[in-house]
Amino acid sequence: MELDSRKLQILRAIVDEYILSASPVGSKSLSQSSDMKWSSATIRNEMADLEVLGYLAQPHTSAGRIPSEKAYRLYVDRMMRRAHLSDEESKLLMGYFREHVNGMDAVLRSTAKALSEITHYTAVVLMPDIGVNRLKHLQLIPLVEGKALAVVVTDAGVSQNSVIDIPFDMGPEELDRISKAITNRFGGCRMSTVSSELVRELGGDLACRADFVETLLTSLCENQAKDRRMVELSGATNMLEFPEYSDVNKAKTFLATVEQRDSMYRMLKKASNMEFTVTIGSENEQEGLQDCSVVTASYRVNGQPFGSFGVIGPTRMDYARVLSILSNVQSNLGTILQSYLKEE
Amino acid sequence: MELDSRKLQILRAIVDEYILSASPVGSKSLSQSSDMKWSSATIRNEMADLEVLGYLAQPHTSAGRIPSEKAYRLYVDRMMRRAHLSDEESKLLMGYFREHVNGMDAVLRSTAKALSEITHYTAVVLMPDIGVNRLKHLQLIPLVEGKALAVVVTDAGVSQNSVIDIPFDMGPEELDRISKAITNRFGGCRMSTVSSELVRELGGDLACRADFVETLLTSLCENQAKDRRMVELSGATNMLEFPEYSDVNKAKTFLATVEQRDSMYRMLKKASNMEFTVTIGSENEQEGLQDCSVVTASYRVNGQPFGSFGVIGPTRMDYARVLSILSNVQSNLGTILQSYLKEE
DNA sequence: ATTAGCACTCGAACAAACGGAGTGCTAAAC
DNA sequence: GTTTAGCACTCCGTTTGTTCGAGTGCTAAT
Repeated sequence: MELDSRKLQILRAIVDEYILSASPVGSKSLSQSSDMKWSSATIRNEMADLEVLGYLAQPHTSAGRIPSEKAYRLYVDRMMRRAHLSDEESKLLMGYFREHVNGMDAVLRSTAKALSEITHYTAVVLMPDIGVNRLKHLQLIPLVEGKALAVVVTDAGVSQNSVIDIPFDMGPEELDRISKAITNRFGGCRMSTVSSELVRELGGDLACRADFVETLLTSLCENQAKDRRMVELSGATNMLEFPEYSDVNKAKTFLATVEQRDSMYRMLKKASNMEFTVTIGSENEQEGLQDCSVVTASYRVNGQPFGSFGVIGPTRMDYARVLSILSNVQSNLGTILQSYLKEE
Repeated sequence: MELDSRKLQILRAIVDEYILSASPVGSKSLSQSSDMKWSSATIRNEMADLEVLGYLAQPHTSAGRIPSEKAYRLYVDRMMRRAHLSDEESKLLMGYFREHVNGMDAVLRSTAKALSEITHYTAVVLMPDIGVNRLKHLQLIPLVEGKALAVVVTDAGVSQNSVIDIPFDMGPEELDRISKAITNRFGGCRMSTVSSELVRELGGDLACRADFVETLLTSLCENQAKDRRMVELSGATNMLEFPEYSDVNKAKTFLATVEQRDSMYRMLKKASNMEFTVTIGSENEQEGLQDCSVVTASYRVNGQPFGSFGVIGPTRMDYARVLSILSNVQSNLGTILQSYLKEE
C-alpha cells in the first residue's frame, strides 16, 4: 500500500484541521469542509489505510482520527506549505527589535519575548558562549577587601560580571594595572586560549601575579558556563492556553521542565550547528517535553555560529507559521548583531 | 454578642484546621479532634454565632464553615501562636546563604529561591534601589564606536551595567580618565545628588564634558528605575500544588499577575518602610492577588532601609510559619549584607 | 449552660439513560 | 473497479436519578 496523492491530500487536511481544533477529525466533518472532493465514505476508507500505515491514530473506536508523530514528521518534511508572514506581522516583529538597541543581551532577551508573544508558544534563546569570543576589554573593579568585580567585554559585545576573590594585598591601582595589562596582551585572543604559559611570558609585575591572572581567566570562563542565565526563557505560561494543558499536573510538569535551564541549554547547544531543527514529540530527549515539539533556528554573525533560539509548543503546533517566523527572526538577528560588531 | 474565650478557641481551631486541609471544617470532625473540650452541638451553636459575627462563612448549607478574611485578620493580629523553626529548617535556610557569597545580587536571588523552596509558596525580593546608595566606583568601558558600558559599584556592592551613548570623539583613554575623575569626585555621594552644578565645578577636561557626565549619571539612575529586573521572583509555579489553583484559569491569572514586575515592585516598595506586613485577600490592591495573601518583611543594613521581600500564598497560608521564616531570613540577610559593607 | 437526638439539606460519587459523532461494512451506483 | 449511500454498531460526554455521608438547626433532656 502506497501513499498516493489522495492519501497525502487527506492526511494534510487532517493535520491542518487538527492543528487548529485540537480535537479528533472525523470523516464526515472533513468531507464537508471546502476543497474536499470526496465523500465521507471514501475518506473513511483512506483514513483506515492511513491508520494501518501508522500516520493516524484513533483515541478510541468511534472517535475521529488524530495525526501520529509520524504524520507530523511527514508533514514537516514533505507536505507543509511554507506560511507567509503578513506585512503586519513582520512589522510587529521588527518593532520588538527596534525597541532595544541597548546591548546584545537586551536584543536577545527581546528576541525571546518577541517570539513568545507572536507565536503564543514558549520561546527559548541561547545566549552566545563567551569562550569562543575574543577578549576586547577586561576591567577589574574593587568591591570590598579581598573581592573585586570582573567585567569582561568581548568582540561580540557580550559583557559579563562576576565577583572574584583577589589577594588581600592587591589595591585598586594594581587592579587597574592588571586590567590594562591583560587587555593589552590578550585583546583579540579567544577567551579559552589563555594558558598559564602565556601569562608567565608577560613581563613586569603581572608575572608575579601569574597564578592569580590565570585563575581569574579560567574562572571567568567557568563562571559563564555555569551561569544559568545563558538561556533566556519567555512565555512559558502561554502553554496554559492550550487544551493540552488544561490539566494542572501536565502544566506543572511542563513548566518545571522548561524552567530547568540546564536541559534547555543542552537542547539549544545541540541545535546551534543546524540552520533549523524540528523535533517532534518523543523525538525529544528531554524528559517532560515528550508531548511537545521544538522548532529551533541558529543565528550566526559573520558566518560564525553564535547561538540558537527556539519555540516550544504542543505537538500539533503550527509548524509552517513557526518556521517562517523563526526564519524571519534569524535574518533580523543576523543584521542587528552584525551592527554591534561593525568595526571589526 | 462578644467574642469570649471559647469562641476564640474554636475559631482558632477552625483556622488551623482549614490551613492544613483546605476543606470546610464541620462541627463534628472538629469536636473529635484532640483538645476540643466541647460537644459537636456546642460547637455548632458557637459556629452559628461566629457566622453572624462575620468570622465564618458557609460555602452552602450543610457544608462545614470556612474562615472569612476577617477571621484571618483576627488570627494574624491576635490569635496566632508564633511558630518555631526546627533546627533542621533553620540550618537548611542558612545553607542557601552559604552557597552564594558572590555579590549582593546573587545573595538576594538566593534569598528568593530559599524562601520559595522552604515555604512552598511564591517568593518575591525587591532589589535595593541604587539611588539612595553612595557611589564607590564608576567605570566606563568602550564597546563600539559611540557606545560604552557603564559599570556602577555602590557602597551596597550593587553593580549595574548599562550601555550608554558616548560622543564619537571620545576614546578609551578619555573614558578611563572620566571614570577616574567621577570616582574621585563623587565617591561617597548619593547617586541621586549629582547635579550639573557639581559637575561643572570640576576642573580639567571633565568640565568641557559636563553635559555628557550629567546625562550619564542621571540616565544611570533612570535606567535602574526602569529596569524591571529589580524584582526577583521565585517559585511562581509552586502555587499549582494547591487545590485553590487546580483550575487552570485561576492559575493563569495568578501567574500573569506575579510576572508583572511593575505591580510586584509597587507592592514591595510600599512594604519597605514596614518591619512586617500581612495583607489578606481583598486587602491587596493588585488586581489578581485578591484571592491570595502576601506577607512581607523589610531588610535594613546599618539601620538604612534597603528593600523588602515577601511570600505570596493562598489566603489560607500558614501565616505563623511564614512569618517566622521571614523574620529568620531578615536577620540572616542583615548580617550577610553587612559583611559586604564592612569596610565602610 | 450543655449536650444528645432527630429530621432535614445539600453536594459528591456512582449508575443508568440518551444523543451525537464517528466507524466499518455491504451493496448499489457510476 | 471505484466511489458512495445506507445501515447497524460503538463509544464518549452529558444529563438524570439515586444513594450516602457529613453537616446543620432545633428541641428536649440532662
